[in-house]
Amino acid sequence: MVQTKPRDAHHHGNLKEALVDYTLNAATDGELADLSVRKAARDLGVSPGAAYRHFPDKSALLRSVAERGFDALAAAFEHTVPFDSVAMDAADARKRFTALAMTYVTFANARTELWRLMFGPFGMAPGTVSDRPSTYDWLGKCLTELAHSDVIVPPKPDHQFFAWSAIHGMSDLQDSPALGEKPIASSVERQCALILSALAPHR
Amino acid sequence: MVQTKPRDAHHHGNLKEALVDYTLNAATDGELADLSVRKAARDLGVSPGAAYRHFPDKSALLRSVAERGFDALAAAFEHTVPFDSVAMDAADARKRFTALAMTYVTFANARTELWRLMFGPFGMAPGTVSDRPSTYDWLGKCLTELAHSDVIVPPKPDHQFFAWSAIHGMSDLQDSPALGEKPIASSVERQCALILSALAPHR
DNA sequence: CGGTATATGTAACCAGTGATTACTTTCGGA
DNA sequence: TCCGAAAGTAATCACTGGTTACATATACCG
Repeated sequence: MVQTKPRDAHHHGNLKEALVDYTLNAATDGELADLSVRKAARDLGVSPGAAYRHFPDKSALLRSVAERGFDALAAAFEHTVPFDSVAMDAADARKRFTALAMTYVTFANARTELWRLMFGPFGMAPGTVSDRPSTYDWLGKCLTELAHSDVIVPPKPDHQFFAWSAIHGMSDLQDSPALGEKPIASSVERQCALILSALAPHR
Repeated sequence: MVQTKPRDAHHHGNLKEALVDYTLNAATDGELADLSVRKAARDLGVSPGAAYRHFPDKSALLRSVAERGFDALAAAFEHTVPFDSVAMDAADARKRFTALAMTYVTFANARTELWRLMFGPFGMAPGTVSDRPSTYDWLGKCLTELAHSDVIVPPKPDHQFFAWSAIHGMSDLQDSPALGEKPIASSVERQCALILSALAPHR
């Protein structure tokens, strides 16, 4: 039987995925504030209780979405600085580092609500460690390249944390009045230069 | 009947303040998640509607609390590095800068929920500009002192933003697995040294 | 004083929500 | 073919955000 097409007789197929997708879209569109499990279920043509079969909790759903957020961020990284590629020289290594930061900042700006979710009370769950390279890995890669070109000193954990903090901080504060009117994109390059100069070899 | 003492016949006196206080405490105790206007009103012995006479919105209440958060942060700054005091020498200026960062980090750690509120969707409202010095002012002061002692170059807006970003970033990421197990307090000093070395005069 | 406007609070109410429960349908394998 | 688990439904509960109509107290002003 199984007639190869389960179709959607009355059940949805894989609701779990659909719910996460729905919520992810809501977050991307800045409609996370008025998200409700019921509304999600309703819009997916399913009863409220059905959703609770897949997620014990509303926050469980949000957690799942936060994880997907990290996936999306990693995908963005991969697009700008493929993980398996290598820098050609010092200038290129700098460029790549800056591009990485720029991607980070842009992501935070374009998907603010998802961003807050990722680093909010639900994000960074110590539970699942993804197999895919994380932000930290990408950063480490860039720093290693830079060190290889002698732009910076061989990176230690402290340095890596420092670089991440600086990039994360400017992402989070990009809408602060302190930055004035000009868009942060125009500042990223200078900020990156400052970061690297902190790690530059003693001269 | 009215017996000359307004007391609390049936109305509370200054409910508005009481509500903000209540919420502030809830935030400090990490109970913000299950805060509700009704519960607040209930605990204050007042009808739900009464609260809505003072705040059009739940988010209006939260906004007020976020503002108070900045007050609290400023108070913490004032406690560690009084705004009118001056650094005695280079070493002192460094110490003060580090203390400032430490205060920031500690605040974020001890009052996480309030913290998130302050920098979340409600915080940093462009509306009211407080009269009291802001984080940015304090930072500027410290940097100016450091420049005066020739520890760093005379600070430009970019530099100030950089320093803030780095400090803010490590505050926000202090619970990240990337930092490992050790408490961030032990790292703050090194991180601050890195920040300053980025701004150090060319030698 | 006494009277009135206004700030403050109450009571009742509505729609919508998170979450649970008991019951039904569908699917896939023995 | 039958049966058990998976997936979904329907009904329900306590509670929430928010509004409205009404009551009460306060302060002001002649």
